[in-house]
Amino acid sequence: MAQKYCPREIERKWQDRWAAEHLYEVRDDDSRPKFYALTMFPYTSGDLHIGHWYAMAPSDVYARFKRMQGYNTLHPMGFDAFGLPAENAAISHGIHPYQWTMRNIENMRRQLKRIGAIYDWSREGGTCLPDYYKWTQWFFLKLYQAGLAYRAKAPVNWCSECQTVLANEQVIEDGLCERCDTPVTKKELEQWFFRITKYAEELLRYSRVDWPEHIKIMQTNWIGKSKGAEVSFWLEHEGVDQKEVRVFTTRPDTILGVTFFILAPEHPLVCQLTVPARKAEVDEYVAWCRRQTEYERVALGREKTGVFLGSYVVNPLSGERVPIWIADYVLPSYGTGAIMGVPAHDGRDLEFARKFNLPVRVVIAPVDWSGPELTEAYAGSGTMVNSGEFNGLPSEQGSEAICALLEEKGWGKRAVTYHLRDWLVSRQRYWGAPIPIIHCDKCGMVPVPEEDLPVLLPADAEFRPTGESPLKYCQSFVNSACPRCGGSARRETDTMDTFVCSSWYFLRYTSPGTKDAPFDAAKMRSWLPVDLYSGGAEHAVMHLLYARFFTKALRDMGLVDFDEPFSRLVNQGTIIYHSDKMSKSRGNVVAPDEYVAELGADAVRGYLMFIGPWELGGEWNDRGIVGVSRWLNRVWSLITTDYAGRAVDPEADKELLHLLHKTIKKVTIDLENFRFNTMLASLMEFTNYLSRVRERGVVADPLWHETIRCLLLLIAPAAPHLAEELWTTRGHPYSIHNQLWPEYDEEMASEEEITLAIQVNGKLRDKVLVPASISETEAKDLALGRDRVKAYIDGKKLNRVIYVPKRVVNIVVAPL
RNA sequence: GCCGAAGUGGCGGAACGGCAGACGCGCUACGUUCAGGGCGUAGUGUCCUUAAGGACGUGAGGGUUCAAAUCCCUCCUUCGGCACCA
Repeated sequence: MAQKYCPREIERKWQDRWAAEHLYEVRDDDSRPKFYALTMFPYTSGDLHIGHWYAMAPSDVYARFKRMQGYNTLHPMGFDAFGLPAENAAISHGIHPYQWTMRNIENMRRQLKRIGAIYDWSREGGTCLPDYYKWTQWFFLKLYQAGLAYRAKAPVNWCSECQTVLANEQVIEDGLCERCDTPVTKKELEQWFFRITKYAEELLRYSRVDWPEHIKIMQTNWIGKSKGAEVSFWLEHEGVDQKEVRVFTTRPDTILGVTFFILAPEHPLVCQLTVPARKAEVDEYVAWCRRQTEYERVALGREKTGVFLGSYVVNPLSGERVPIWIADYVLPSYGTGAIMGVPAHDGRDLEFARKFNLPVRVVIAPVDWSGPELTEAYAGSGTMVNSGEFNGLPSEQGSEAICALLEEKGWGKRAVTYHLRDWLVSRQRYWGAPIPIIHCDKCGMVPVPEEDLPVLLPADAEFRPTGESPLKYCQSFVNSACPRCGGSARRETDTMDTFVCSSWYFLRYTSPGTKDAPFDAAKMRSWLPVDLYSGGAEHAVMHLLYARFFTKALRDMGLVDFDEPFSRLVNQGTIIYHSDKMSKSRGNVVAPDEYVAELGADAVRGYLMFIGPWELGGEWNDRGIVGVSRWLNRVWSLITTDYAGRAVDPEADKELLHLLHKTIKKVTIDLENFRFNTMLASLMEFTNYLSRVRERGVVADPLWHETIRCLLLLIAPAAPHLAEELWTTRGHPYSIHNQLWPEYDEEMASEEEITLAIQVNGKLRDKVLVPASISETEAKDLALGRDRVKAYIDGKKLNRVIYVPKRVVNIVVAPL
């Protein structure tokens, strides 16, 4: 009897040898077709948890599968290393963010190596290293030069006690500051933006990508394209220079139903349009709004609030004066920050009108409408009424007619609006890539010259618990010379959103050592775009949209030659623990280390594949992990026990060959479709079958050995250590991971006999084993002749007989 | 609230218009030169039945179809995202 399966020993042995012999290092000058399989890099939170393994183990299995299929496969790994938690650690534990992050990287790299993946560590990258963020800054300058980076005022979370900007995460329940429980308000600050909205239209197109439908839908809804019109309402307000205020509407056909007008509380005209008598109330309301989060504000079920400014606008179409209100459900960031109130045809407007006793005027009549007031807002199409010259027109035509009139008179125009807002990239923090801009009193904003990059983060910054950016008080950093006039100047102290760093990391892996450019152009061209990108569903919108935007911007600068960064995308589901996404910041992580120590990395990899469909994720539990471990043990003993064909039977050979090809086919197709759970189930079934064959010794020795060889190749991506060990002990040349994937013969994989189900009126009444080649007539006759069936159809009227090839005969009968 | 996804045995799940419960966990029984949480064999949705067999059964309710876990509508629950966590 051979020795026992001891994963600890063999996993360490092979990981060491693979590393020592650079088995997984990828060459750029390989003649085989390339495959770029990328898994989203982890944030350097400190420890790798089960959620990370869930993302990484199955994607490694897929990359290994592609490698065995003969592709030169690049499967790199790195670290998303800038961000808020490092700074929090600096404040609470007195450790510098750099130290904290590098220590975490070291630990995570060690843990990652235990997965047994084919990561090419010679290409590892980290976004917080000057060699990397130099190029993040370089891209910022490129975007700035291209007019895609600009500065503008924007509201931020502000704690008046700490005198600091807060991340959304630092605002705790009820809108309080996590540090001092002071109510958080909004404050307007100069911020940096990337003009992602310039690409809104192109970002809606997915013809060049193979992405899951639901991800495309989420992005499409996030971009939120609406067609309609911009309309000017006239202002006749003493002391106000502006003579009009614009709204965006998707329903120009309802302009004659306007009975009030609402500005966002943050709208620049609010102050000027408020009459003195109402100023106090308006100010109080605006202050209250600044404490609301955006999605509190737009929540549909919420009771409507608002304040009348005391002034009016004139509807250009009717000449009618309507009152101007402010209300929190009108957002400054969408459209023009102003809406026309049409209570008859918008649910929110109707609620508002009812709350404040404003008139409701029906202008679009639903079918069968006879004139009474509507009980709820009618947002559909219909016939125009109460609309003067437009009466009687279907609303779609009316919309066109009104747009034409608006354009003719110069009162408005057809317009398209997007929900997508420009990307706010500046952060008032230390631990990010500094924005490479210098502020000079004489020259204004001056970009840092390329040759002066990187703008290094100062090592001597102080981390005080005020929450204010340490860069602001770091004189050695702030004080600088203007690159243009040489005079004294101040450095920009904002750093970049970490999503900027992660918008181009996939380019750097192709040529990580490149000194004079973010990447080597030829190597980038040979590897990109990424063939398969996998990662958490939580990145469905933001990260993926930002990376797409970045790619398109780079393309327009001539830096890359493709339109989409990720040709194919797969989102694995989220691992939940205690009813919450497993993550360090939520404090509900489960470490894989103990499982790995006890059962081995192969068992943990296998279990994560086996627990269910990869794209679903689910609540973590370890019941059942022993099932995979036992299977690996069964494989071990199946293969390490000598085989002897004592009772060789040609029929058994035939059956084995059929099941072998059927299994190769199933495993291949399941892998191609990321169905790791059913792939493993079919390998288990085949293993169980082989155990019975071995007991009986019914197949010839050469066939047995060939079958075992194929089985090991099929197992190799899932359990790379076990497969390597058994492969070499059976005398095959090192390494199994350089072998080609087994092929299957379609004919051998197909069934010769099938079980036909026989139903009467849709209920299963009998089953019969028949040759797969059975004809429709034969099948129907056979079914009608079965004794079991006769009992249900005798004395009844035969209505029809339905035959589904190779599956079912359904006999439909009715009482006579 | 809005956008997206998911609800199937005691548990993870399979089937994705055609035999509901593959594979595995757990449990039960038996066996084992079995120290063990080891290995092997058999059984295991619920109810009725000695059995053969039958009835019911995929979150709830309705619909389409010869046939629905699967398609459509309404609702409920859970999870992810909602623009400064990453």
